[in-house]
Order: sequence, then structure tokens, then C-alpha cells
Amino acid sequence: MDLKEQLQTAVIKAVKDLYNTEIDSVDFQETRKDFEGDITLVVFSLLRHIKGNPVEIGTKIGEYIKENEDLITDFNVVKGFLNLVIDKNYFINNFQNIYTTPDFGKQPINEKDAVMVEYSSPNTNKPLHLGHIRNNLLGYAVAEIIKASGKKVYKTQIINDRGIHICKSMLAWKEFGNKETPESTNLKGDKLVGNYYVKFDQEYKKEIARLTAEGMAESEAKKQAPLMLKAQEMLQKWEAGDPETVALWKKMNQWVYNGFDITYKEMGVDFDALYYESQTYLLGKEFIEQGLKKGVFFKKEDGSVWCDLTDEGLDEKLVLRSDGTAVYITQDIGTAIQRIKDYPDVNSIVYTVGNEQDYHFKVLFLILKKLGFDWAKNLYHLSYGMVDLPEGKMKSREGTVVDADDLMQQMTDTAREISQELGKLEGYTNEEKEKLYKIIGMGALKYFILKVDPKKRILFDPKESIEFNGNTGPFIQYTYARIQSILRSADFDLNQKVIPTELHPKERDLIKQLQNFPEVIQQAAKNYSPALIANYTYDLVKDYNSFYQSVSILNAKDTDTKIFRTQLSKKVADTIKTAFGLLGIQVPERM
RNA sequence: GGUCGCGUAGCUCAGCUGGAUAGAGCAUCUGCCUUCUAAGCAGACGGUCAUAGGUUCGAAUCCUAUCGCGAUCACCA
Repeated sequence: MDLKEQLQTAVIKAVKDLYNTEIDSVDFQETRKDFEGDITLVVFSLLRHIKGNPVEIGTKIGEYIKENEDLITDFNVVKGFLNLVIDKNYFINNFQNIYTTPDFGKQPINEKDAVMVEYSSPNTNKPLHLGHIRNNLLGYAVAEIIKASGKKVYKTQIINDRGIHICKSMLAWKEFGNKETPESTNLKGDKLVGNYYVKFDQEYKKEIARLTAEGMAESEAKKQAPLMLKAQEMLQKWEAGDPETVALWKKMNQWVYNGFDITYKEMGVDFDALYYESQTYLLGKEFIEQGLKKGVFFKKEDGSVWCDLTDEGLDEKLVLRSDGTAVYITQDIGTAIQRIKDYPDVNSIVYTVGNEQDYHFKVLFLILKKLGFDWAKNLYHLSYGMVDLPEGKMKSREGTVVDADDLMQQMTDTAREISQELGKLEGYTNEEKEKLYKIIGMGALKYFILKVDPKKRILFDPKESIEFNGNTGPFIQYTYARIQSILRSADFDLNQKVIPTELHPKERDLIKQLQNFPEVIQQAAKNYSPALIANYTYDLVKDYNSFYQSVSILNAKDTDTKIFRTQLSKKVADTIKTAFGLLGIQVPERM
């Protein structure tokens, strides 16, 4: 039986025997660290049923329970709080279970209960930047956390590979590119294409300047600039399936995909199912037709189709243009339905998209509900705040974008500098060292981003960059590495069952912290919050370091204690590894 | 203007479904490497939890209003 249940029945019985009063449940909470005890009964909540002084009541219940419940060895009452001390054998036995459970904290996967997690979903006309990094890290971590909570997960993305913005870079390459290729320029494909997107904008601005100088109004010049007209023409050709345009589109998109693949690999994220906008943008129209028949939508005189959401406190939303073409949300309706069709075991979709699209997803989910899909109630928009720079928003045209590849490289470089200064890696080959710098640099970056609540915006100062001391990824990795060092020197069998004669308070804290891990995973999955995992891991490491500093592990007095403490260390390391795995962060054997 | 989100130490952030004296890290200061890795540990300093009301035995947490910051309200995606 679970500890809280057991204590609950004990308290209920105590109240019945002492006060002749029936209560059905009581609340426990963990005892705060600055008080003695392990678990606390808040007596105040009993005052509804029992009249009297909280301290007296607490004391009486405490005495009764100490007498009648073997688990409780002592108690104290502070104000209205009854702090109970749990028998050390409970913790020792519990730790034995934890220790022998592989992948402790994770639940086995239920194949029938699947979730699709969408993240990344970039445009294919420019390289990934810091904002995408947050998106990717969040999406990946949430997917891993949901998996650990016992569900099957498909990671997916929808690649925005068509539209006027794609035509812009294609056109600029055609006009100004001199047949450059990633090979000829030695540039990553996404960088090369991105350069042409910028080039388009520059040339377009020149044209506007020329036209306005000739006396044209600026708004008119924006529409009439030859480059813009050509880009629009190109889009039409693309939609008509013009072979030459389609070939160029395929070629340049492939360059971008090759570039993205490198970035994704560096970042350590992956996908199980890819969707391309070019294949989905026509989807959804048939469901608009169905919705019209059902009366979910209505048609205006000009032929445009709308959904009336005013009774939900929202506006009317366009779902089909007057010319019959699809808009953004039409496609999203179609894609969602398609995904459920493709993966019948999926009954929930998580969309990792920035909070500027909160309204869009609110509307999307409502419409899908109105269309009568029962899975629509399980859709979730994992909305996250922007990553801003001290100067404000990142703007590609002003060159203030923090490029994803550059940033990752920079992190590795910083890790290298710090490591070399500390110089603890003798005996490592250069190759091993480089691998390690990458692990540390990426750990710093990922932890930095994932430890903050997704809803909050992140202020990223490239100059101050990312810390390697304190509440950081490397700090946690370092603790892991130190434990590995202990395990390397341990010359005894770690699989034996030992019962130490004493339980140090720090050991008690550690075991308590370890016990919480499964619950933390469930919470994190429920709240779609990698930050919970990150902060839990930090707390665990703080507890461990404190333990490490106050007791001897390998030099402990007796063998049993030595073994027990080593086992405890090992399990802490394993838990760090598991937790960081959920965040997509690797862990080093040495550092 | 309507809607949504955020506002906690000088800075960056924790604080679960209301509970004890609001916690970390950075920065500043003080101790600790002949003993398992000092990317560490122990401690000091630092707060009218934006403001004002309300609910409650009890509020950073829940409700209302106000202020500040951000996002959004396209036949764009």
C-alpha cells in the first residue's frame, strides 16, 4: 500500500477513536526541510470537523499514531502542523525497490494510446534561428516526456515548402545567382537559399525606391515593382505545375532539407512523420463542404465561407475565400483530419507553435469540435513565448537574427575554452574531447532554454551568453561525471542487498527526492512542461552535492554503508541520465 | 478598443491542485582543495510577491478592478 494511503487510514482511525468523528480524507504534504519530520498533516483542515486547539489536536493525533502505526517513530507539532517522522527502514526498503527498477520513473508504453507531437515546422526559405531552437527543444522534450509517461508518441512536422516567400528566394537565385550551388560556394544549402531570400528583399527595396523617385506612391510601388510581379507569376506557374518552375523548386528545397538535416542532427531532434504543405494545402476543402451541409459554416453573397464563433466570444472566421481557394486554417483543418486518418491510434495532437498563434489554434480547435470530431477535445496548443534579444525582436532584415548553427558552434567553443582552462581531461584523445565539448555546450544551451516555463518569453543576451556555473546544464552534467568517477573506483559488487545501520539525514533527503521522480514525470506530461523536469533534476543534484560534501562514500566506516552510499550515488546518476534524456541532453562519463 | 498571456531579490528564474519564516543561480562579501573531480560546498547580504479590494482559520497562489509589458484581432502563413 502506498504510504499516504496508509497514513491516511491511520489518521482517520485516530480521529474516530479520539474524537468519535468520521472524516473521509485528510491532506498530507512533504515536511519542509527546516523542520524535523518527513510528512506533515495540516491540522487546520481538520478544524472543520473537530473543534478545539490545533496544537492540542495535533499532539493527540501524533501520540496516537506513534503508538499505533509502526511506520511512525516520532512526531512534533509546530503551530497547526503535525510533522511525522517515518521509520528509516521504510526509506531503506523503498530505495531497494527504486534501485532495482530499471528506467525508474518511466512508465511502460501503452500502444493503444498515442499522441502526435508537431514541432519545428519551418519555412524552407531561410535557415533556422534561435526561435526555432526553442521550438525544437520544447517539442522534442515534450514528446519524450509524454512517451515516458506511458503513451506512444509520433513526432511530426509540417514543412512550409510553398507560397510566395519560397518563390522570392527562387526568383532571386534565378536572376542573380549565377548558378551557384551549395557545392560551388561551400555553403550549407539553407544558408545559400536564405541569402537569396535576403537578396530578393534588397533588390525589391531598390526597385521601390526607384519607382517612388519617379513619382509613384509607395503603396503602389510595392505592388508594381517588377520583382514582386515576377514572384507572383512564378507562384502561379508553380501552382499550374510548370515543369521548369517545379524542377527549380525541388532543387532548391532539397538544398534546404540537406542543410536542415545537419542542424537537426546537431540539435539531436528527429521526426517520425513528415507532412509537406505542398501536399496538404488543398486538403480541408471537402470538410468545408460537409460543414456547410451540417450548418457549421455559412456562405456570404460573394461566395466566401465563414464560421460564426460569436457565441463563443470570438469573431466570424473565414474558412474559404470567395474564389474558392483555401486559407491557412482550411489547410490545418484538413491536415489534422488527415493525420488521424493516417495514424488511427492517435487520439491527441500537440502543436508546438509560438504564442502569436494562440488565437489561430483556439479557432482551429473550436471548428474541429463543431465539425463533430471527438478527438478534437484532445488537441493542445503548446504555446511558447518569443525569444527576444536585448534590443528587442530578432529581425532577419536587420541582421539581428541569432543563427541556430552559429549559436550551437559558439556553445561548443565556450565549453572547450572552459574545459581547457580547468584541464581535467588528460588521457583523452582530441576526438573524445571534441565530442565532450559538444555534449557540454549543447547541454548548457538546452538546459538554459528548457528550464524556463514555456509560456514565458526568454530574454537572450548573446554577449553575456550562457552560464556554466550554478543552475545550468553543465553543473548537472558535472555531478553525473563525478558519480561515474566514484563508480569506476568502486571495487565491490553493487548488486548486493545491504541494510545500513544508520540513515544520514542527507541520505534520507535524497531518497525522498528520488521517490518523487515518477510523479514529476506525470506532472510534466500533464502540463507539457519540460521545465518541471529540469528543475527537479537541479533539486536532486543540489541534494546530492550536499550529501557528497557531508559524508564519505567510498571511505565510509563500514562496508554496508559504503555500498549503500555508492548505490545511492549510482541511482542519482541514473536518474539524472533519464531526466536529461527526456530533455534531449546527453551526459558525460568524465568532464 | 476587444481577447489572451506575463508582472516574485539589482539581474535570470523556481514556487504543484491555497498552508509554516517566499526559494535557487548570477552579481557583491566571508570561510573550505595533503582525504571519493572546487564547473563544487557552507554562510552573509538582498523581497510591502505590480497596485487596491474581496473570499478564507490561512493568499505569491483563487475572484474583481486598476496599472505596466507583450501578443493577437487579414479573402497572409
